[in-house]
Amino acid sequence: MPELPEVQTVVSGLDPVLRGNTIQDIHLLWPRSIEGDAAAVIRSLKNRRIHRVYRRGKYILIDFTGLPSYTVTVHLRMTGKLLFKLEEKDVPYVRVEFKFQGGDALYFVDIRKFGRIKLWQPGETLLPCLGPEPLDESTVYCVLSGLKTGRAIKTVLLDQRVLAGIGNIYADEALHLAGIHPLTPANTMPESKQRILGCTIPRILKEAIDHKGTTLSDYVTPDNRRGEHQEYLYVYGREGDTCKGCATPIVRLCINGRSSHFCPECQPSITLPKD
DNA sequence: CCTTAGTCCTGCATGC
DNA sequence: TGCATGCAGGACTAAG
Repeated sequence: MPELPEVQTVVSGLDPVLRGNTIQDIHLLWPRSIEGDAAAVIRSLKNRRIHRVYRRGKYILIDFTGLPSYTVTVHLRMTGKLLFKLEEKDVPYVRVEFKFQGGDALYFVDIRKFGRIKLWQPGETLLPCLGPEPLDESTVYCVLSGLKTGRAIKTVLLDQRVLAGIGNIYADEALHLAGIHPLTPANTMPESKQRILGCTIPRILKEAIDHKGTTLSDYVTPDNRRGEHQEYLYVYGREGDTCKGCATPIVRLCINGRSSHFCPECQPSITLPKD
């Protein structure tokens, strides 16, 4: 599942290659991958040149030159991929083909068809519901210290309105590094823990970016390479395996419909002070 | 305010 | 071997 580090890796690979390419045509093999009026998207983008590719949360953004200055967002959801070259196994799952002048192409491949591509009109506020980027310690600390909700901290970290880009893997990893139980009510976290989590979230995301993301099943970079961060996971997907810090078996718990992995020894549940 | 269930989808693991 | 079942999961929506 592509989260911020995976999307950042994809964007870093796409930007230098896509810049300056002009769309000749778009083929829709699964039109519902496009949000809204698919025909209008093709009409609007034909003969438009790509200005730059960048990231916001888990979204890939593609700015086009000229007026009106359209922006396209791509959310990969679970199994979405953007590829320069197709491998045989990907062919049945191509949903959208972007054909460029000169013969190059970009393929949107998505086994489960959950990914979405959306065209934004010039002047439209992009992705208005996203919270701030979680790569800066003071920003994250500021958000955490301002939390009034009693929802489980794990649930809050997955809420893209609070912080944009954290998903199940890095929420579990950050909470483990911070020594925080995933069910801890957000508004009961002591200030010291807010500070520690404020550091561990940017740290784990940056480390994962350095490792080009985590490949558990589908995620690959645009040139079809796997990430490496799966070698460095502390808790995610390691249920029953031993904690790297204390050898206690990692526990898996369902929180708000999402699986959560943690070490019961390193991440003790907070017992409220009695009387 | 909050949580839960349903929706979208398919591959894969499990059970008989 | 084959068939049925169910699970996973990000974001959104509806219901309780």
